This record gives sequence, structure tokens and C-alpha cells, in this order.
Amino acid sequence: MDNITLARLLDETAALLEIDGADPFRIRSYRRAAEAIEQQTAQLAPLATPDADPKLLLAIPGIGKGMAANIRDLVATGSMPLRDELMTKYKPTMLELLRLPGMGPKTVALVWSALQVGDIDALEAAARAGHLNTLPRMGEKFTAKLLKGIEDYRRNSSRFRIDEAKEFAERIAKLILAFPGIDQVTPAGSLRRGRETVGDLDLLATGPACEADVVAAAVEHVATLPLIDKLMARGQNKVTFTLRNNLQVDVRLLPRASYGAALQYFTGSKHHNVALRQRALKRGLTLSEYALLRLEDNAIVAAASEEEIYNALDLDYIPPELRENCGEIEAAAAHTLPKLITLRDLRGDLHMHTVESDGTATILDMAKAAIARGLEYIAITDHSKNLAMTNGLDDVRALAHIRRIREVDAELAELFAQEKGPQWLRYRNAKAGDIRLTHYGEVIEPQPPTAAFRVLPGIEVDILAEGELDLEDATLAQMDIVVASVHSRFDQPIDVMTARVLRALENPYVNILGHATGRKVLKREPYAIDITAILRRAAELGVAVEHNAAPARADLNDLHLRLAKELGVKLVINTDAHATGELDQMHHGIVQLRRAWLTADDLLNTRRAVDFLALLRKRP
DNA sequence: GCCGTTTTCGGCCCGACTGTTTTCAGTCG
Repeated sequence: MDNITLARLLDETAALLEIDGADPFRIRSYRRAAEAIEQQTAQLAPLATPDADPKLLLAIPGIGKGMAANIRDLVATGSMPLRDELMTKYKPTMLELLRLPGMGPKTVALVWSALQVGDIDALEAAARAGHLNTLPRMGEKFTAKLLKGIEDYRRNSSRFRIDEAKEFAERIAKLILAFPGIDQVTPAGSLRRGRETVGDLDLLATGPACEADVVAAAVEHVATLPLIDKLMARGQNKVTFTLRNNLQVDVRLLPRASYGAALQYFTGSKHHNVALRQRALKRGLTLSEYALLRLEDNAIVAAASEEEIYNALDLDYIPPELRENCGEIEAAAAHTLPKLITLRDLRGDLHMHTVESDGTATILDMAKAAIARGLEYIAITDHSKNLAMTNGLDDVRALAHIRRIREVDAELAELFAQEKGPQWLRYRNAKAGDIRLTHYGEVIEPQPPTAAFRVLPGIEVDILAEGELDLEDATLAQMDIVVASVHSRFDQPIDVMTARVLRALENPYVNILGHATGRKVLKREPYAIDITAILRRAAELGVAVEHNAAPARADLNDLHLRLAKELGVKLVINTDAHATGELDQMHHGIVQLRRAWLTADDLLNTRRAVDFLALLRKRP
């Protein structure tokens, strides 16, 4: 039984306990255990066998004697007594009801006990028949909202990818900023924390118009924005609505003086906030979205900035990406938070395409775009022949392409030698206007170059059915960068796919493993290969593993990135750009790396080009 | 059910909004 299943079973038990009206603190402990298990990079099942050291499970915060016994039961039998008992009392489909808006545990328990309604279809039927109106607190409005909720749930219960969510956040922010007196709109929530997907948007607005005595007008402005599909709720300083694509947006308008407290509060995560408030209480303080207050006299200790609040709690400032209550508070207290990687640390991008296969720009265009973004080297890695639909290269074309790449490389080196930099800055400045080198507010200033920009010849070679590659070794030997990727046939069993990739890693010319998992971020599809096995082998062989920065193609999740670091895997981050503008996708990938606590030292392509090449796998 | 620079017992985060209430329970983030 893997960690994800374990966590899901405990989380379901928590939900059933909630419906059962159990002690809320006991419920919380089940949730906490589920979250703790999800965060582990090592599988727990081997630690839960009868002959394993019991201390190992107990070492995980949130798991005590009782929960350890539950875990051992789950691993041994697939279930546990409490869960079995609850499952006979209630229906598993009731868990789904909790996902509907307005349906909490109490209401689910009520419709079950009063009407024997235990699944979505029955609930909808009861609502349409007016049966719900006979129950307390469930009138016309509740029923109408619920029916809409059921409809939305069936149509689209998925989350939104971070790049899409960010785009909407920016559009809405622009509309809100049109109101005079609102001078700042900041995305908070999981978008600011850099989660791969977000369930809803949290936007925090502030400025003179958001002060308590005048905020009503600004609320009216937000509640009547033209792109609102359905207004869900509106309060004194909060507006909730959905867009036509069903993305839910929460806008809070808060006074400038409490901006820091509000930003901290709405950025979350929930668990991080809970832990922070507990810490505050231990210090005789109380934390809310308005301020950090001293309990005895309600004096404001900190409110204007997040830094003040963390510092007042004897903590170093914690970057949003780390705020998951996953050890960051302890590290901040001990001053041992890592110096997280930033976009600025990146020096090269080793995976991109040109017009030679399925890209839209030339080699020189890609080089200029990379220079404009402050990079020092790139690798051109067009597709190989097996991907016919991308106009992939056979051996003859691949060798000819290498010659052109080397020509561009030499051309740029000559320019650098002749003009010592100014020419490079011209490339930069020509593009500076329409390139947004920002990372959630941090503006990246390109630095003057200290060495010639390098364009490295490479290829993204396709892994075939038996694990062999679709180009000759003699061709691959000419390349600096050989990215091996799986592009299709993900319908194969996981062991078949894994063996295929492992075999490809053995090829002495492969120095980077490209996308291989067939993972789709929004579809909850299982991985097509055993990532743990692949990472272990890659570490042994010295093959670098790519983290694809494009949100649509991100193969590795937070957990895999942390595991890769633990295993000493050589990691690189690449955009896989098919157009110059796609190089900007890099910042999404950087955020993912930050979430995994990675620093500049954990990546190969934060090094200078010459150092980087020396760190790659040794070739025969 | 977990946990311990006040603790092996007695705590366990905070506030806003909704609906249907005539003072609040349930939900949400």
C-alpha cells in the first residue's frame, strides 16, 4: 500500500468521523496524520510491518501510538476496525456529498438520518422534490444553491493549472485596479504559494478606498465586474464570484495598515496558518487577518508587513512557497531555512525546439531570446525522426543541424570578442520592453555578460518500444546534449514503461532524461512509470533528470523533486520551449523547485556553461 | 488522537458569511 492510498484512507476516515459527529480534535488528528504521510518521500508500508522498528513511524510528527496501529492495520489488511465500523454505518458515496458547496458534515449527516439520502443523485432528487425544505435551516435559497452546486460539480470538478489561473488573476486585478483608491491587488492563496494547480483565486486588494469607513463603494465595484458569471457572496469587505469557466474568485478588500497580516493570512496554507497562530498563542499573542495582537491589552504588535509578523513570532521570513506546515516554521525558528533558488540563479536552458522540427523560431532567434532573459547558454534539442508529426530529424538532418548550431555559436562568440558586451546588451534592450522578467513582483535585471553566449548542439531523442533510441550512437556522439524522452505508448503497463526508460538510460550518450512519465497535471492519471526507480538509476548512472518548467508538461511533482535531492540526482530545469516567448515559462518551474526546498546548488544549469558541461555524464 | 521551555492531563486557531434565525449553527477558507 503506497503513501497516497494510506493518506486517502485516513482522510476518508476523518470525513466519516465528522459525519458521525465525533470529537473534532480526534478528527483533526486523522487529517494531520494523512497530510504528514502525503509529505513523506519514503514509502511507509515497509515501516509498518510487524518486525519493523516501531519508533520509525512514531518519529513522524502527527503520528502517535494509536495512528501507528491504524497504519499497521491498513498495511496488513487493507482496512482498519474504525473505518470498517464507519463504513457499515454510512455509505462511501456520502464522502462525495461533502464536496458540494454548503454541504458540510452536519448537513450530510442530517439528510442521511432524516431522508436516507447518501449520494449525489438521491440528493438532487430530494432537492427537486422539495423534501429538503422540510429540514431545519434548508429553505428555498439553500436548495437553489445546492442544485447549482451539483450541476457545477458534475460539469467541472477539476482545478485550474497555475499558468491559467495566473492569467485570470492578472485580468481581474486590472479591472479591480480601475477603481480609484484601490492601488494594489495581490494574488494570495495557492497561486502565491506556487501550487501546480489552484482550486480558486484569492485576490487581496488594498488602498485608501479599502479603509473600513469607505469600503462599501469599492465592494460594489468588485461585485459588479463585467466578467462575473455568478455572484456567490458579498459581505462588508469580501466578494466571492465565479467566472464562466467556473473558476471561483474571492476578493478581499482590506485597509493598508493590516496589509501584511492580510497577505499572510490569505496566502496560507491553512495548516501553516494554524501552526502560526498556535505559536502566537504560546507567546501571549493572537494572529488574525487584521493584525498580530498582544492578548492582555489588544495592542498591535505587527500588521503592516509579513516580515514584521514573522519576526515578532521569533521567525525568519518564510517564503510563500514553503508555507505548507512541512517543517518550515521549525527551520525559520532555528534560522536554517534554505536560500531558495531564484530565476536569477538560472544560467542555461537545455531543451528547446526550432523551425527545424516543430518550433516556431530559428536557432538565432532562440539564442537572442535567451540572451534577453539573462541566460548564458542554451542547447538546441529538436525532435528526432520517430516523431514524424513534428518533422523530427533523421541522422542526416540531425548532423546538418548540428553544423548550423555550431555556426551560430561561433558567430555569437565572434560578436562577443569584437564588441565585448555592448552587442549583447543591444539584444537585451531590443526585447526588454515586451519581456516580463518578473517572479511574483521580483523584477529580474539582466546582468552584463562576462563570457560569450554558448549555443550547444543537442537533440531530444525518442525512446522506442524496446528502450532503444531512434538515432545512431554515432550521431548522438556529436551532440553536447542528448535528452531522451518518451512521447507515446503510455497505455503500456507501468513495469513495461519503466524497463523501457531504464534501458534508454544505459545508452552512454544520453545525458539528460527528458519527459518520461506521461503525467498530466490536471488529470489525476497514475504515473506511467515508476519514478522512484528511475530517479535511483539516474543517480547511479550520473544521468541528469529534467524538470520541465512548462506547467502543462511538468513531470516531477514536489515530492519527486525532494526525493531527487535526497538521492543526489543531477537535476536540470528546462522550458522545452517551442517559441521564444515560452522561455518565460521558466519562472513556473522555478516556483516548483522552491516548493521542494531546492537551492541553486541543487541544479546543474545554475552553473556557468563550462562548469556545467564538466558536470554532465562522462561519455565513452 | 496528538502532544509537552507552564504539561503524561488538558489543552488543541480565527473570523466572516449565509440562511433562516429572533441570537445562532453550520460552512468556509
